[in-house]
Amino acid sequence: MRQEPPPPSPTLEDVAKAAGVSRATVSRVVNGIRNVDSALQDAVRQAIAATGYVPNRAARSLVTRRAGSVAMVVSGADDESASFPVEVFTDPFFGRVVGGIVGFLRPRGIHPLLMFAETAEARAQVLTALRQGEADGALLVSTHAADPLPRLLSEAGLPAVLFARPAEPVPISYVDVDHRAGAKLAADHLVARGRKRIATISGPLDVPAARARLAGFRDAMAAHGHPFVPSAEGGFTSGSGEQAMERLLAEHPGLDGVFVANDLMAQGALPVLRRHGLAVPDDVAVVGFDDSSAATACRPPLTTVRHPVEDMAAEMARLLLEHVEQPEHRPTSIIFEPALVVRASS
Amino acid sequence: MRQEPPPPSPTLEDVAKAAGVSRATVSRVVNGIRNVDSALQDAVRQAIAATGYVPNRAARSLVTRRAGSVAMVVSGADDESASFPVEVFTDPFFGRVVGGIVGFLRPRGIHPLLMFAETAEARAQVLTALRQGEADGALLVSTHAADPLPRLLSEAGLPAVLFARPAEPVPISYVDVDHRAGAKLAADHLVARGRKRIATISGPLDVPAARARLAGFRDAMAAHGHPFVPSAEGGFTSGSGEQAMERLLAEHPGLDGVFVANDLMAQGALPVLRRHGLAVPDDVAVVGFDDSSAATACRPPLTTVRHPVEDMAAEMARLLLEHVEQPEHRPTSIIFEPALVVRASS
DNA sequence: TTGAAAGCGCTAACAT
DNA sequence: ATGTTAGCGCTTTCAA
Repeated sequence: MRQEPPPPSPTLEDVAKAAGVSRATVSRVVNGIRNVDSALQDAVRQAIAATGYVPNRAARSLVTRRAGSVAMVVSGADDESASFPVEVFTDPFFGRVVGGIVGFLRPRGIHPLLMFAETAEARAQVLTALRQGEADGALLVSTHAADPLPRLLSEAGLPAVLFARPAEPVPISYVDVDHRAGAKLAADHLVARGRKRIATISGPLDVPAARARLAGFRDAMAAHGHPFVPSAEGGFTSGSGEQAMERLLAEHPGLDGVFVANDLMAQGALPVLRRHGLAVPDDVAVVGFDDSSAATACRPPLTTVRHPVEDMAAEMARLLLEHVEQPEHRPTSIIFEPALVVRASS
Repeated sequence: MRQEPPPPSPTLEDVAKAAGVSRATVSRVVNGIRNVDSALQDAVRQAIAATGYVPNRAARSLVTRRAGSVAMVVSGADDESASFPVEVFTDPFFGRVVGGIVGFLRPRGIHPLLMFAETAEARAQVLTALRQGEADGALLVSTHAADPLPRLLSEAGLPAVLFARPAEPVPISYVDVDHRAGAKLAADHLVARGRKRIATISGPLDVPAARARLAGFRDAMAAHGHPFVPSAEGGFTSGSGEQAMERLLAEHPGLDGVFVANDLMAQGALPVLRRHGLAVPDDVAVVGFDDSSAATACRPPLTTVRHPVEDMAAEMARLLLEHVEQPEHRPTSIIFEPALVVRASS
């Protein structure tokens, strides 16, 4: 049993020879361009099957100037922890994003390249990969508001779409949820539950999403006849939610409902209520935001505002392909409607 | 403000001109080939910086016949559920795999392409992508033992490395954990805890890993003077663990320790013990296998056998690159030692 | 050590 | 409707 040299895979030329036509004709058939006699089409197809031809992507990319793949970048702000990927992947949120992206890309024969950009070095690598044409553009999911990558991508003129609006204004496309509408869902729900003394824990007010949630909540409460809503600012972390809840209770011990601007802070707030002898939801109803893993990990599980993550992710992919095809396309933002998920906390 | 036409990115030619050398010399510098006069090297480097040159990957791939990327394939056996990606990503196990792979690949400038292969159509798409040279090889993580993809990859002669040995023998490389050694850890631990009437719930015995865990457990128990260990066969699912536990208790109501061949089955077994009035770990000590998300989700949290997943995943990547560079390389298997993680269940 | 030149396999503009 | 041909940008012999 001798070792055969690996047979060179057939090229367009081989197929053309087998079908008795020119390379161009084979190329036309392969790429589904009409204006090819159907008899010839059949001949070409047979020759393709006979030779086992598959087009060479590198050669194709070289002339079309398209990689035919996109980067899926998970981006943080200088998170040095080596376990960055593990943590990211454990959150169902990211799984939903991937599901939405793959659902859109797969029927089009496009695969996402997975890249992490949590340090300056990693960000540089991402930019290099894109400039080299390894991918045609980037789908960016940031874990921190201060992520510098959106600006870098924008300045490099690379096609990109973000999940969520960037903290600083950057001329770049993004999808986002209607934070105001989500906050209104929470307000309407708390009022419908008969709560009278309602307060809120907001996110950090330098983050646009946090401001929008607070404004939306206040507006909706005003419409319900509550022009003044006590609030405490948190930092979107569990610990900050804990502290904010303490402050709120110190000033408004009689409150019976809280809208917490994200689930993580709500997770921090719940034990504080318990320590103060307040039962959830009997004494105080709690509503979170995001429907993250924290929402179901809480006791009781959180009523929360859920993003249509899969739809948003699919739209990111669609938008990115649009930008890739039309480099002059202007930055676009697309806003989605959230939904309320009612669980035991209210 | 007129719309500028996008400036064409500089090529080797441009750099060569700027540096006053030939394309070949620039190429040598870019690819770190010695035998280039250091004065010229400097000139070239300056020209590269001045022009902002980055090599075109498609052109490079065309001649080197290397994509410079690898596929990371998550593969099931005809799992039609649309939420396949979400479920996969929610398990910390997969996050650890990704972490290990990226940790190895990233310093080498290689990015993984994410692909899912849970249906026949998706598998065909994966094979096509690889044949087209979109990736140089595949890192395969199967969620089911009966996955047909390993054989397809092997028959297509495509470089690939599996996580875990395939159920049917296929000439293909893989990394795996020493299941026998893991089972021995469990046996030693239960005996050390003073348990006398120890039983086991095995996995499906057509799966090699399940057989190895059972055999390893029996051997270790025999060495401890327990030549006969009651066992019940499960199917690696929570439900099957429940049923197996019922059968075990029916025949051996006095047991005080159980080794369950994976965490999922242990998760099913725990409520059964509770229903029978048996406290864990006081009446019955339970040890699982895998250290999956189920292990920490259980009440009480499971003592379990943990795979060095990150190391295994990194080794997969290393092995794959070896196969890519040496197509004649023979299929290789590399076995890792597991570790016992002690939690409240024992 | 350096340069000249030949392709890698494909698409697309142009000619027929 | 089909064929001819000129590259895409790079690596790599082969000469010098």
